[in-house]
Amino acid sequence: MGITKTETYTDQTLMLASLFKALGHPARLAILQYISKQSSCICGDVVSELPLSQASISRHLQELKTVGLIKGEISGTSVCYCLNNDHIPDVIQFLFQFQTPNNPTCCS
Amino acid sequence: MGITKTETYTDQTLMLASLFKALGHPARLAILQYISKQSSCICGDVVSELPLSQASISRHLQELKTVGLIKGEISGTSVCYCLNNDHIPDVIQFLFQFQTPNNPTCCS
DNA sequence: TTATTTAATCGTAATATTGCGATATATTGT
DNA sequence: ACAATATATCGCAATATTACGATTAAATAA
Repeated sequence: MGITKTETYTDQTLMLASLFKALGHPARLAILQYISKQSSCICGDVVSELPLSQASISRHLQELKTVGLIKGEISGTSVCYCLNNDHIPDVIQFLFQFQTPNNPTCCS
Repeated sequence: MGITKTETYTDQTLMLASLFKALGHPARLAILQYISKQSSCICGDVVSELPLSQASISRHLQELKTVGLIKGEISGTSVCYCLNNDHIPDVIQFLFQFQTPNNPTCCS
């Protein structure tokens, strides 16, 4: 990513940016949608759903877990991953500020 | 970014992922917030707001413009950039599907 | 114990992102 | 025409991301 001066942004901005970044890959969006459809899932399920290797899926799942978009716990030989929507309201709330009507006098 | 198999995802997924990706950097979030506060702005304003070079700000502005989060047009010696909220509702709508209550029987 | 199954991690190659200085381009002012 | 101003783009270096095969780790089954 090059050098990002993280110290110059607020914690909220950094938090939101990391959430958006995690959402900024089609595979992770597809994974999230699949998990939310199932209400629970294991890693292998996702591997058979997407044309990615097990290693790649696992990495994407870890990334989603790191930013708190999913939760996961070991369950026998497999792992149960499921949605964590604790942060979703914050993201939606943040986007509301951009939902004001377009200014007609600007960049028409 | 490495190799992303874009052909395996729906257009909607790719579109949303690119929007999220553009939102996934603190500088671009800060720029968007600044622009939305002003209702209009010029590039120079942002340069003095953020600790980034003019070249870097310009690149971030271009990225936001490419995905359609801002609009811009030449206006004299400067450039007027302003918010384009055409895609914001789509993003919010997409996030709604993840806002279901956490499943208490899963990954407690 | 030993084999099987499942997911995480390592190592590596290819590609993308970020940031900056320098330069180019384009408009305004003199 | 020429200087001043403002933004975009180029070229480069540093770093991050993505993906995969191979391996490791951990639990279950035989």
